Amino acid sequence: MSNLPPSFVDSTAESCGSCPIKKRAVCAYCEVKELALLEEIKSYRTYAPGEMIIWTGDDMRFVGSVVSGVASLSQTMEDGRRQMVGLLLPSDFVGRPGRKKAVFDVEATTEIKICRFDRVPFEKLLATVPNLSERMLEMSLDELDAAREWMLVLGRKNAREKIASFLAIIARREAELRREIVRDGTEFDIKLTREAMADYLGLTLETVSRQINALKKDGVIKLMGKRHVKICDFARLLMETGDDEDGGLVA
Amino acid sequence: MSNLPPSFVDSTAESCGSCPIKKRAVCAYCEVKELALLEEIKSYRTYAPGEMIIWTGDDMRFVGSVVSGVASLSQTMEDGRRQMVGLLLPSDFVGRPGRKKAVFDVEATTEIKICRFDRVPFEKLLATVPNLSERMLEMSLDELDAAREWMLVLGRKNAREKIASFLAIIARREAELRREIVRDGTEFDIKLTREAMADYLGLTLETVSRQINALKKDGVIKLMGKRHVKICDFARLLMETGDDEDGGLVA
DNA sequence: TTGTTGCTTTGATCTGGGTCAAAGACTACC
DNA sequence: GGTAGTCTTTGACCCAGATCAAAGCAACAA
Repeated sequence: MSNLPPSFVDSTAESCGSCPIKKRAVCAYCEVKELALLEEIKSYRTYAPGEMIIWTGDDMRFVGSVVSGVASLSQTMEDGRRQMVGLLLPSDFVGRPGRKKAVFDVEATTEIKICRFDRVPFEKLLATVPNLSERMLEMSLDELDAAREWMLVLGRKNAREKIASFLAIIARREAELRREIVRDGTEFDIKLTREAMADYLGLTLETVSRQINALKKDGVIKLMGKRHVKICDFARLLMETGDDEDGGLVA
Repeated sequence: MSNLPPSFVDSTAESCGSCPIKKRAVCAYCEVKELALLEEIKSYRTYAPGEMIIWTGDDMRFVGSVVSGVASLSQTMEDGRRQMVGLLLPSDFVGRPGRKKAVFDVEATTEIKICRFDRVPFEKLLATVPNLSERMLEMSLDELDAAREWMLVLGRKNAREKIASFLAIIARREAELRREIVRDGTEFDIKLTREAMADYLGLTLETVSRQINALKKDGVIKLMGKRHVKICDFARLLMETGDDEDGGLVA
């Protein structure tokens, strides 16, 4: 929270045609003409790691899509206890149309680029462009399912199962971005600190550290550096999540 | 799960005009003409307490609105651990358009009446009736916020805070149905068993029992019978939730 | 080279809530 | 009125994960 690298409003003209998330973002179903309407109200902005994108209570002047990078959605209690309630990866939607004040903190985890739409005109488009509202509904329902699956993790799983569930999800989503599927040998970066993982999982950072190393010791994963993971035995990892067949979050 | 009172498809003609949830359900924004379209695909059904409305994996032939009564949305792990992920009260939506197979169990907690819409035609209406899809989106986003707020409860609150949060929510929603607000002296029924509460809160039933009695001993609430609660000191109850000003779930 | 800073690991200890066990309490039905 | 069934309470004990404390490690700056 001290001296962050400068973030900036990106003034480069960017085209939806070459957008890496055009197949999955809110605008995925929009036609050229409709994209042009969005174009009028959009701006890109890059945030530095650690930078707050939105504070709870802020006026929501924009909503948007994560183009690249990772952000976290979280709540903090007065005494400092914190719970992450969402991990925002590329193509995920940021903000909530129809709400003026933010109810969660959004923080850049890595450097992150967001395609922002001014909130009020975006809401108007939602009301008039079915291709937009349809995708918006679909994404919201997916997120709702994912949130509910996560409630099982938070409410009923033990520390080891939580860690395994987390790794399985990250592996899946990372693989998805690369249009691959997860299998033995798949490698990826955990883009979160142990503390951020703890906040996501409802644990302490010490427990996260211990359980990750336990999975490593048991040969389920391999660590290269602190944050780079190789999955040695994916089937085993899924067993460790405690879920039935596939440990599968929906979204 | 043994000999349940008979449930039945209600053949009585029911009119949307006198529907108790017309102001808040999915159809809230629909005009008379649009309601007529819904009428064609709707049927009422009453379920007995304990009856399963939907099993995980079931084909979803309908979606719908809770008209009266309470149902729970939950997930179960193979070893029996269970997590409730939603409490369905009057006006809440049941099911997920766009999904063929159910991913959660839905169980009637009390006797419950559901206004059901055949899924496929309902999806078609969603695509063609903006008043319907707009409300659907709004409700989904509200539920998403509520689910995220609940993640904080599950992930970071201790047993006493969980119980207090639960009581505060129930009190709010019950009062809302009666168009009142919660204050000292407000009374309501908990329509869940201790076990169901435990499943909702990520606790055991013993802990639920102990903490409820602790709140009672401390004069925060009063119990009349096992399930009827009187809030003696609402401000205190909110303090006990651990939340800042108002302990307020969004939805 | 030596701090300094931020992250991670590891160890020792403590405790909230789980687990196990038993007994109340209430209702419904012979 | 007995007894079976379901729900709830209460007690005794235990353990997974929190807490507290310290040290390790990598990147960077002076």
